[in-house]
Amino acid sequence: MKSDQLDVVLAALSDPTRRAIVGRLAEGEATVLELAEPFPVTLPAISRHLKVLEHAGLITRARNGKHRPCRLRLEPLAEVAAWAEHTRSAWEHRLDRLEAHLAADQHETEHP
Amino acid sequence: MKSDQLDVVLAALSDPTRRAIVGRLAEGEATVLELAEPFPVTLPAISRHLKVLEHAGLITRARNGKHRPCRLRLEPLAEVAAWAEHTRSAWEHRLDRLEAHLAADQHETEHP
DNA sequence: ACTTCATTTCACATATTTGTTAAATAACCA
DNA sequence: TGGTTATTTAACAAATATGTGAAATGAAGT
Repeated sequence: MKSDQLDVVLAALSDPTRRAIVGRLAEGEATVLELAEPFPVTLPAISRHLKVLEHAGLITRARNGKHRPCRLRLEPLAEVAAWAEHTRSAWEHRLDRLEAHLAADQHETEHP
Repeated sequence: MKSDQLDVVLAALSDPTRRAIVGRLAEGEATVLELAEPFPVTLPAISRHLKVLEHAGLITRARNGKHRPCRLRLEPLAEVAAWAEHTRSAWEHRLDRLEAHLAADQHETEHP
């Protein structure tokens, strides 16, 4: 039930409704009805969004009587942050080295 | 040409081919043919992937004769990292506070 | 001008996503 | 048992995404 592949996580987070749900869950657990309340969509739609988030490993769900409270998981968010930051800084360092090299001997720029 | 909305950026990064292209571009500029080489898809497919990345603000493209070298942009990656890390740490702090509260007076757990 | 190389656009097929309404579960309450 | 509340599943429609092969564009080389 926790695939946790970056593909699936990023796809899950690319939907604004789901990202808002994740934002809401960062403030604490919530039930399906509570999560659905701010959005102009029907409950089945929310239910499917939650299933997508669960499949991505971004949430877990408990059962507490009729309620099924959702809880955020940290790991996939950490992986997203790590991947983006790693890629970003790799390129940043490349740019720094390039700049240093250009400073050493003069060149013309190609990207305006 | 640079929408830079988190939606669009995350959707762009959710495709494994595109994420691999971004990874490749973190090592330096490359042309369309160079980017296409590792993948078992046709050039039109790569061309469309690049258009998606450009539309997300993740790359820029120069024209250098027949070549159209692609270059990575830092900003959207930084935004992704910042959003994920912000959300993650918000929930982490919530959990810490909850734990502290539970340590203060005893309770039973609800999530196994 | 003709050819070649790099890249894009077109037209199309298929698969996936997102939403809807109506019906089905599941647990609680009277 | 029957009724209400919370949530999910089923069946379907519309929009979007991804890939292909064939043709078009654009710049360079001869």
